[in-house]
Amino acid sequence: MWIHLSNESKEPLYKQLKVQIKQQIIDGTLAGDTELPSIRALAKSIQTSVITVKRAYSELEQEEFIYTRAGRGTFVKSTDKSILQEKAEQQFEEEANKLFHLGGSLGLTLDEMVTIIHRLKEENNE
Amino acid sequence: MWIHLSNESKEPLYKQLKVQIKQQIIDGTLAGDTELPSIRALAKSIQTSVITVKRAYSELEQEEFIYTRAGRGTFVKSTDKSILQEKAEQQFEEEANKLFHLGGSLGLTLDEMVTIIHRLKEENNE
Amino acid sequence: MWIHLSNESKEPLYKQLKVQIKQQIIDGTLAGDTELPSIRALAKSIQTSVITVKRAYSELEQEEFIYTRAGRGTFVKSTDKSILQEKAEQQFEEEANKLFHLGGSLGLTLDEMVTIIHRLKEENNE
Amino acid sequence: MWIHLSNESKEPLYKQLKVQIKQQIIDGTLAGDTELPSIRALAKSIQTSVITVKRAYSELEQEEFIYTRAGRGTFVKSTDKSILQEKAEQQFEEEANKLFHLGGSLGLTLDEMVTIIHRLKEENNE
DNA sequence: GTGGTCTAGACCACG
DNA sequence: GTGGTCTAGACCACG
Repeated sequence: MWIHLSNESKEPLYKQLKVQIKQQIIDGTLAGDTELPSIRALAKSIQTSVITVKRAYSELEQEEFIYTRAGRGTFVKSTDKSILQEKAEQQFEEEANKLFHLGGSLGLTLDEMVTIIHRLKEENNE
Repeated sequence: MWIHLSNESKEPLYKQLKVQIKQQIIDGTLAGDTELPSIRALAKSIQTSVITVKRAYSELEQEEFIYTRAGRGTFVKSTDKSILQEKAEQQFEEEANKLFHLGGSLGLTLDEMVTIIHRLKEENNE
Repeated sequence: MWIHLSNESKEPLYKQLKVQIKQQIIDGTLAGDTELPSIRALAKSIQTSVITVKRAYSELEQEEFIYTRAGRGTFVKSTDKSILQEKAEQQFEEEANKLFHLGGSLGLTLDEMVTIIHRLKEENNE
Repeated sequence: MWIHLSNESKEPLYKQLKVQIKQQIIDGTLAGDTELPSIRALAKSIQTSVITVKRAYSELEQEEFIYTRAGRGTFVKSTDKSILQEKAEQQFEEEANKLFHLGGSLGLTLDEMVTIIHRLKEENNE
């Protein structure tokens, strides 16, 4: 499992860790029932504390991406592709809504925002 | 000047304040060279701490929306509409690009993202 | 606020704390918008660590009993009596279902279980 | 002897094992003086650790459901049906009393609790 | 002052 | 070995 944490990012370490694992589950790199590294092994390999890893794992468990069993380990929950897609879209929607709010507070109209988004899409598409 | 801070919002108070002043400058409610209330007066009137107002003002000054003259007060910088619009768009673009990155890391295609955005636009439009 | 933690209980401290606060919200002792003690003050008064209190508060926030705002404090969420009642019933149901499972694995029939429960009810009623 | 341990269950493996053996004794599948598999044989057949089986056996022995004879093996204790029934009821009662306490702390009345229990019984009955 | 996060080290139950 | 919990102390942003 590839994890890269940045100490310079404003994001807390546990959140960076959480996002990276989540993404690997969503894109299929981590398949259902795969055993994740133990919290201690992972903490050591990314040079952070046990509690930080534990927190990332706990939140992922609560969002039903993984499950942990005391004394046994931590595993990727096997989930339908369609459910993963739905979760991805939900998360995206939340952030997109924040963007609309930001645009509004900046005095942009919805049309202006969508125009900008289309332009960015084209640029990203190249 | 109308300001309303919500204690229930997750946004820090200083940011709520900053956004509200910024928006009033952008939409023309606060015209160029208008004098803003003193830090102490504003803090008192919106029942918050001096530090909170100070921070909002100093970030607005740094972003060149306002300027302060020691001993005289704080004023709205007179700026071309077009420059304000440009600033707004720049800030929006930055955040929109982050959103595209998030979507990508979630495994969504650009088309899926734009589709979701259009749907949200319609919902916000109602 | 009255809190009593037992070191002898098998229940983790953070859970004991959580349950006791939750109960006081449900029974109305802690009304909506009441400010809870700061995590540090509470940690000190019950002689536990900041992180333990934080964890209890976080889980209560996630279950929407309270809300915390960085730099401002932690507050009881104002909630309809009826919603509190509903939450109480849900929690009770979960545990009651576990009891039925236990009874089943012990070879008791549903009727036997309900009979026992009625007898206990009478005893508790006296 | 049929045993099925689930790695996905939150119950510790030793407890799952214990409950399943106990139930088979209570329902008569395992009659008095039946010899149970050796610890090692059972551990191998259900693919778990020796320690897990050992712990289940020793707790069952302590609760007087089975007995071990060094060098000879482990056997089901022959017990009156009525005594088994009584044990089952006692254990159930203990847990039911905890449930009443929980309900009380959640502000539910005894009548409300019994009403919920009846509803759950009907649902489980279907 | 407030909450948010993190570390380093500890002890426990379970396997 | 595994996860679960806890402590004591630290530094940060926010007010």
